[in-house]
Amino acid sequence: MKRISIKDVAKEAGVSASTVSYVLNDTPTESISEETRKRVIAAVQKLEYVPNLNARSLSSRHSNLIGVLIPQTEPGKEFMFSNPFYGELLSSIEYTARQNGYHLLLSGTQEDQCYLNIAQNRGVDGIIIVGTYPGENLNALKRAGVPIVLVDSYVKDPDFHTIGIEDKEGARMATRYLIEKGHRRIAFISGSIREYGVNIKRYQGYCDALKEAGLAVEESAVYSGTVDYEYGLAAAVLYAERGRKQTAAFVTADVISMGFVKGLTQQGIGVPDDISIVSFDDVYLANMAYPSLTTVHQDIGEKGRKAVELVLEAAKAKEHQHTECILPLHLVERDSVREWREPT
Amino acid sequence: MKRISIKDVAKEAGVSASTVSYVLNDTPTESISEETRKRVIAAVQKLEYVPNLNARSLSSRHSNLIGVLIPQTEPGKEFMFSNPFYGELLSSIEYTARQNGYHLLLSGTQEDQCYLNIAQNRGVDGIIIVGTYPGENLNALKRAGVPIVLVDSYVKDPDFHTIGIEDKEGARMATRYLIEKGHRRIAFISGSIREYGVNIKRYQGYCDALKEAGLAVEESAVYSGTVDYEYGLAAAVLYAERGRKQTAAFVTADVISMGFVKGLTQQGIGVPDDISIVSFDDVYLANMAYPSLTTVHQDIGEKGRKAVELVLEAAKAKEHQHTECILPLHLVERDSVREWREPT
DNA sequence: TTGAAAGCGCTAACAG
DNA sequence: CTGTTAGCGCTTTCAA
Repeated sequence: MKRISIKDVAKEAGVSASTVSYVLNDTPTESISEETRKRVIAAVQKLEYVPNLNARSLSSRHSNLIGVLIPQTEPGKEFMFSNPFYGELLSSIEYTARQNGYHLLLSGTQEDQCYLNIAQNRGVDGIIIVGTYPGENLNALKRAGVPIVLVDSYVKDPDFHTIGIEDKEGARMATRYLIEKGHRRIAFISGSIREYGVNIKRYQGYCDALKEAGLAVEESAVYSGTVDYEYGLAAAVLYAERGRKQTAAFVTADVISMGFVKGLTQQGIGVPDDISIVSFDDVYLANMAYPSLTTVHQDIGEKGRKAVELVLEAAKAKEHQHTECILPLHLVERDSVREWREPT
Repeated sequence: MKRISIKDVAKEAGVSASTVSYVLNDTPTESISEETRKRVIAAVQKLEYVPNLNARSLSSRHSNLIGVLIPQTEPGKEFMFSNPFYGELLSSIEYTARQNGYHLLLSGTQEDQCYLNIAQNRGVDGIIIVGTYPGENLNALKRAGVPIVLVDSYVKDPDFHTIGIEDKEGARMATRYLIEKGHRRIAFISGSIREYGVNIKRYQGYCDALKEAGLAVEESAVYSGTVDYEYGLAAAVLYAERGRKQTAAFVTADVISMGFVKGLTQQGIGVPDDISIVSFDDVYLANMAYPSLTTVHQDIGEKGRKAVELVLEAAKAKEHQHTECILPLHLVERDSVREWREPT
């Protein structure tokens, strides 16, 4: 079964290959008579010709492909979507890309792994990287010479565009909400707290809110692990072991909250009766949970959409123009928090 | 910033481009002296050369790319991952592909949309399609001339490889379990029941189990909508409106179950006190739920892995050799079912 | 053991 | 308005 090429179409239509190319691409610099245009279209349909985008990108220097790199959250963990947040984000990215005539080249990445493959190699027109940290590999990417958008990363580098949320402010909001509800001892539960990552910002917001209220940050109230359900489970055990000191917790991801609530329940600790929880993300899980989670809502769909738009704009632009985009956050009240009055 | 090509490497190493190609690909038909090989490697490293896979695929006829098509479950719904099942499946596919040196070209698809783009266009080495139905577009894909693996589809066509699960048997198992627990009136709740889809098989399994137990299939016990949380919610309302006739339900997807339980709870109907539920899939949600879901477990990771393996094997094979793969299922008992004794 | 040359399918000047 | 020509970056006979 021979692949039919532009030449076959040209022959069929009795024109040259370039003419076919012109009508197919509506090349603005060339004008084609209605007559030949029709003949070409007819030939295309007759032969069911579909252009080879690979070849096209080779000569035209653009591929209508966007590379998406999603971090492998935990080494050795094969599932990139242990956090549903990624799934929702990817959905939005894919949808937006498709609407704009772009396809997605998807790759998970171990942190120590060379990103280059996906970039330089496939001639992508741009790259979206989710939650990454500075490093050799990241720098190597610059050489790909295509726009790069960092989602949820605090890597500061004018060569990269970024899109994120008000992590610190969101955390502050969440913590303050708990304080307003009368809580004085509030746990902080998150994935690893690392420079350039979102969790350190959220930790800062948490600290700020406590300080503003004249409360002390206690080391033993901070739980830091991995962003997954299992860690939530583990945190619940830890919480009990440490003597249930806090009456509330700010948890920095819904998926952790799910595990945390489950773990608490298994130990007979009630939410929100014994401990109140404010979560973060507002993935669909948050609403499905029992009790449903009071959580800091972020617009994941918008984040994905914006990421694609940034890539496309940057790809179009002549000059590199560094762009930063910060999306707002708001608190959604559900059932995981109750007023607290210190027992007298 | 000029992209460096194989020629630059050749010049640097003082050899020809073809020689560079030989050492890079370990071309078996050519033998290269240790001496030159070293020089080439050195040049590659010095220039940080990364081959352009696009160009390679153009001349070599293979791309190390696998196309993945995920159906847009509902028209107008932009999120391909409204069902976490897809996320888990994609995770596994991506991981397996990456381990084998393949990248993924990802695309959602409206049903009426032409699949061809992703296929012929980009020169993928194979295609994985999730949950599709027969149609023109599907047939058009054959012309791409690459192996195609259908996941969770009952399209029978020797040109396609398939991988699925024992849908009918799983449903039978689930329903029988409820019957064994004493239930006599059992609802069936699923997405659309359509020929060539999984739900019709599950419906058949449900019917079989009822018949075997001498129970009648009642039209009013069948709820069919869309595979998402919202429909679960809606089904709960419907269930109440129809007079709460059943004491148990077999729900064909965990994500629907989540909504169903939530909807029931909102109406003061308790699970499993008032109604027992057996679900399907065993995505991570199932265990997070409250109550945790008794559900038919399928090995989603294995499904994804197998899908990739099928593609790769078929791509390697000379002759087209139709393969079907059916994965086993088993029931996981959790907290959403209770014994039922007819009130006397 | 290596290199020259043709070509994968397409686009983009440049002529005509 | 259309065709010729020269690549894009790589692989792959075929000769040397």
